[in-house]
Amino acid sequence: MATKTRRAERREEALSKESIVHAAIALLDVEGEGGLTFRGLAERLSTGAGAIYWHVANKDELLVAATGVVVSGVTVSDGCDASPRETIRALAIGLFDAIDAHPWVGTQLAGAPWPSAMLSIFERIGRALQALDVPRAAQFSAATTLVNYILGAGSQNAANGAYARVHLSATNRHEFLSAIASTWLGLDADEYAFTRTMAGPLVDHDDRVEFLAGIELILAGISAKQGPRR
Amino acid sequence: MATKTRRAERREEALSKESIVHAAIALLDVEGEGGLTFRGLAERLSTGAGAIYWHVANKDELLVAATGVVVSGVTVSDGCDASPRETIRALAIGLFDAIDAHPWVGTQLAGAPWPSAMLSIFERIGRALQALDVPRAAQFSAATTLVNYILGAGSQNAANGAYARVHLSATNRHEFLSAIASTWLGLDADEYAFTRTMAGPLVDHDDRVEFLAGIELILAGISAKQGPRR
DNA sequence: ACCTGAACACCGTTCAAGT
DNA sequence: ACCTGAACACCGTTCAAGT
Repeated sequence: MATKTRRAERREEALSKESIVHAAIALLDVEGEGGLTFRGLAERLSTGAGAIYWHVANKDELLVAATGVVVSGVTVSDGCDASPRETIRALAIGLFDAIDAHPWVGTQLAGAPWPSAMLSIFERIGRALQALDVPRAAQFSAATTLVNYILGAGSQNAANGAYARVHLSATNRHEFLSAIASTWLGLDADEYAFTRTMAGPLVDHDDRVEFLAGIELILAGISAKQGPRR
Repeated sequence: MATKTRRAERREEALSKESIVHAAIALLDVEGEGGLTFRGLAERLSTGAGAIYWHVANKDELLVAATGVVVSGVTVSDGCDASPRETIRALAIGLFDAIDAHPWVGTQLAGAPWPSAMLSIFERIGRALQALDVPRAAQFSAATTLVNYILGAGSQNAANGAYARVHLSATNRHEFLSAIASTWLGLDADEYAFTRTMAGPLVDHDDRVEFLAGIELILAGISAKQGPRR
């Protein structure tokens, strides 16, 4: 049994940017967006708050680096024989799941310029589009539309999940969606005729399926713009 | 000439949630995301920081209310004889411009459940989809995809703009994009073959045009899924 | 009912002093 | 070179006390 003294014991491994970033990720995952503090991080690393600043310029750099690590994790899975469409779907759902598992990544990716790891995903999507014979002039639009949708839908989904976990005593997802659906059904029948019909689909929908349906819509649009045949 | 004493002078109009929210919007617009503080708000309103809490529960409620006001402003413009596609385009670009003008709205909309004002936009988009004869079963996907894309692309654009304004001595947009394009061109030629070809389009692109191209892609996908004729 | 402003428990960041 | 921890200038929020 490892004995722990009240005073911070010596670290075994030296402090490094890498170890700090990993501790930051753990803290963000456990405590949520606002859980990352230099004092909390220092305690976790058994050091003083100021020590972190020797390895990291400031909190923003820490957040960018942490986001980069998570996004890099998405990039690895790669089937060589996958079709271009399958590649895009895999990248999209990979990013979606990563953001769902680390909601703070969604906030970071949606609200700031891309960390360099996003470029790798952009590159893979672009190559898949080239393989689909998307004309040069349409590639930029197609690639940025896909990435913007992925990031937007991903953060939205993660934010809803985080909100449900924090603000709701209602434990499960179904209760959360039902609560929203109820408010929709309580809206004015004329003014919100459409929204009210969506209460049913809202309760029944599957987040990942719906997300992928959006990807499919964009892919269909990309093909449709290329003329009737191919 | 209005004489101003050093001490806070009496307010003419009573404090109210509405006046507080408007002051908050002004503060956010001028100072940016982090510029909203209760102390700053109190000074602007010539009152004590604690007074605000009589009208508003906390900072989050303030942010939600402020976002709601901006989003509500988008809802108003409405041409009765516009086609469904034109309606969707108008709503999309309206939201895009609102987020561009108030970048903190993008952060708020991307990172939290919708404020009630978003429902009004969702409703209008849904009605336009119904007018396009999108089948019932496809309406939920189509509407959420559009909204997620609008919010994602809007926040991304606004974040880039805010970043350029804050972090760059480079004053104009072109210098900002050129700087990014340079880093893209400096990437490994094999590993980032696609990204490098996008450096040109990146520098030349128009944000609003590109955003609308994405909307068009999604609309084309929605039509394509409905079978060949119509 | 509404406002005041000091007080509390935090933050990020800096920096003299240590090793 | 790297770490420590007190100190500084802030935060959001609360609350006794005023009007």
